[in-house]
Amino acid sequence: MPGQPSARGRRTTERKGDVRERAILDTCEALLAQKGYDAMTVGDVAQGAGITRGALYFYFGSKQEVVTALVARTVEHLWERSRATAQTDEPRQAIAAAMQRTVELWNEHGLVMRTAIDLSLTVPEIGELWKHTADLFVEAITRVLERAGIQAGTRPDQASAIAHALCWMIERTFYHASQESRENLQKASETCEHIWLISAGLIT
Amino acid sequence: MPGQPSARGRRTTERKGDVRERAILDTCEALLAQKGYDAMTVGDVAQGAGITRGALYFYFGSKQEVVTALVARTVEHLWERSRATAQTDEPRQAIAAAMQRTVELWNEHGLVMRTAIDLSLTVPEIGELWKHTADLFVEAITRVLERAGIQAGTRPDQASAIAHALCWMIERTFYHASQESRENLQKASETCEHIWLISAGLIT
DNA sequence: ATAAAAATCGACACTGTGTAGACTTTTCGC
DNA sequence: GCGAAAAGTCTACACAGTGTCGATTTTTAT
Repeated sequence: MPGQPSARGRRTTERKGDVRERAILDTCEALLAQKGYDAMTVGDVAQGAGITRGALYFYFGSKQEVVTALVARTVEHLWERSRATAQTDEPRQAIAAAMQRTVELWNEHGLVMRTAIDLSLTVPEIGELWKHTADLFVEAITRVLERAGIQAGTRPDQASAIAHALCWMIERTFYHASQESRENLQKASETCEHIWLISAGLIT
Repeated sequence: MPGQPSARGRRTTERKGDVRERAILDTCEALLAQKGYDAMTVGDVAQGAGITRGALYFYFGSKQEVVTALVARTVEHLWERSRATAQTDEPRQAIAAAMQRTVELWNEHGLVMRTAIDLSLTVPEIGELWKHTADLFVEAITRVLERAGIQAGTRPDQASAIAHALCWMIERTFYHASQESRENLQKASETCEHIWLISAGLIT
């Protein structure tokens, strides 16, 4: 059982197993879109990846582990992206940029993000992963609010508390909108941006 | 199979089955709290209700049907409650009252409400139930916003769109807070109220 | 070329679901 | 209070999917 997904990453020549592992994750993602988590069986994933169930269990210990790995792969991508984003000083610009980036994220990875949210409760590992991701967002929102003049602190009218609520608002709104259409996602984004701006005191 | 949960409600004498049905739902609720949906088995529920699996299937066709009935029972309660609530004219009061009621709702029924949200995706019946509940909330919020002077309409800065986002904000914030403690729930409520007030233009 | 490591397979044991038919208890009109 | 119909209950079974094991084949590196 390969412990870390990319533990073999530094190798020059790629092992056969690395290819398979990727194939498994890719198949899992496709099936998740097709039939959803519950209906998707380990046999399905194995078949899609061109191996038998028995062989799949060489790579992952369980169905949950497969999905956890998939979430980890996606979430890693999100972290990279958010690290790479330039920090703007002007709050209005920062908010617009953040929302734009979030739309792109959900357009690209909406399915896996929704799955992560759904399974956060039942798969502790995924819960951790998503919690960490949410924390990054909350921190970023908090910083912007503070820079916009909202007092720092955790009381209901202070930056940290407001940032939390805004983060959940964005998560849930995008969760639903991304299930429908890109248009809805864009519209939802504008609404969230508007509420964020108002909460920051940047518009009346 | 008893079609509607309360179809036998007008009877004077209560059938044995009515008692059992309630026992099943009560046990289900207790087990949901103890072990969660996935870990909870039909056998567990039957045992808790003092019957065998076979007998339980006389009442409900599946595990999902049991939980759906439980959600229906709870949600019916919510609807009653929201119908019974007096409508205030003054927006500030209306908002405070609504948030207070919501806190009570989540304190009393948080577990089932969280379950409903979690299963909305996988159990279409529950999805419908919850969607309808959310719609009631969105409508109520929309009315308050409009009365506070926010322009009616579905554009990002108009009442309906804002109400949607606020509804999701409240749902998600309460979902998380109700898992932790009553104190957190109360605090979360105050934060949401603050954002609602700001969005309504009632405070700066 | 070869031995160790990596990968694969098929068979098995187990758990939980839902169904079927026989059996028992309750209800209610008389 | 009697007896048939309705309501409720049970045990046994068939079936799906999960995860494990040991034997076997393929790949990799020397």
